[in-house]
Amino acid sequence: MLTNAKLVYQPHNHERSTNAALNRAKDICTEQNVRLTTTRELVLKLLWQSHQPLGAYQLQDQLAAHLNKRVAPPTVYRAIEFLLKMGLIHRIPSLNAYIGCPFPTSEHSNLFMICNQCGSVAEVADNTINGLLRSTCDKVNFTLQKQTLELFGLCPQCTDIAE
Amino acid sequence: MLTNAKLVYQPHNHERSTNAALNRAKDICTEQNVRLTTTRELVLKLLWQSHQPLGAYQLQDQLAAHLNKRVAPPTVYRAIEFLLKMGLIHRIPSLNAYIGCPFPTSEHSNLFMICNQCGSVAEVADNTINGLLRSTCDKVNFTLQKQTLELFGLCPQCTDIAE
DNA sequence: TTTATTATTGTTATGTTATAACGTACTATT
DNA sequence: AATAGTACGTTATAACATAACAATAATAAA
Repeated sequence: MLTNAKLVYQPHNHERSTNAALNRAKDICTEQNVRLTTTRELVLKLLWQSHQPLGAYQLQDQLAAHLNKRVAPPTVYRAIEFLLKMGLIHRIPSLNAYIGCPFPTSEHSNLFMICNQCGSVAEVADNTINGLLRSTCDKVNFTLQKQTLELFGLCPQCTDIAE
Repeated sequence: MLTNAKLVYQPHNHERSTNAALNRAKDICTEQNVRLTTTRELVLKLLWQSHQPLGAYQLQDQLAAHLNKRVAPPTVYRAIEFLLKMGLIHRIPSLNAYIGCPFPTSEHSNLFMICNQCGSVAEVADNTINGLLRSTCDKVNFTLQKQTLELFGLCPQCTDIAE
């Protein structure tokens, strides 16, 4: 099981992991012959630095603060759109929020564990679950193209506190 | 595997199944000692009659048409909130839309197969998937409370046409 | 290097989804 | 009928998202 649970749930060198991820992002964009512009890179950084998903208008505020100028919604949504297409971030529909993808190169499972208490979100890539979903779809002749799986509950830390 | 795929994907007596479901809804509300008022019942009917999920403002229009009077958003959202709480309908986050629950009394899997082509949505209750999700959560000490699983792709009919 | 082309961003306005707040009306019980 | 609790009406607005068009920057072609 591939997961960023460790990253999310345990102390770690945040800046270093963000930088590493950023370099990978740059590589991916170079490879695909697309541009990781200042705005796009900044949005990506903001999302990776936050362990909680951020809404578009939170990003707008933070972006404006960093750039020292007014930023309009389309600017944010364009960056979001780009990053989503590149698989560098995810949208979490039930939160209307966005989160950095910890393993952008691997296949996306889009399985999220969302803590109702502290708001943290961990992404989990589990081949067993994905396989089962695929075979379930096959059984009823449904052609699976994309998926979003959202699990709500208490993260390990909040679980421990609650007990 | 419990599913309403047959209901959604194959011809059936729509009015009869809606009525049956409505009776069950009435029983559930009586049991819980809550009121299935005219507005609530109408919203529920509208959602069950539609094989596609409906947005709040679509419901607003249809509601206004049926009641022959202006209906404001809070009216719709209150009915939705009630029906969600009673487990009679589901919200599909990525569509900002609502759909009648075909098996309100059983445990909710909240697994939806959403057709990108025709917009139909089928709900599937699969214990294997649910079990696997639960054990995955246990593994990382995540306390699962709720879930929404959305699978996007082509329904059987649209799959056949595409081939 | 200049020009043409394309990609990106700025700006204004507006569309869509959802809720807050407060007052009124209905329902059931006493 | 008085009362308490629940549901509804109404207005306003918050929160999320996109359309349309102008301006600019980056890249490729001449």
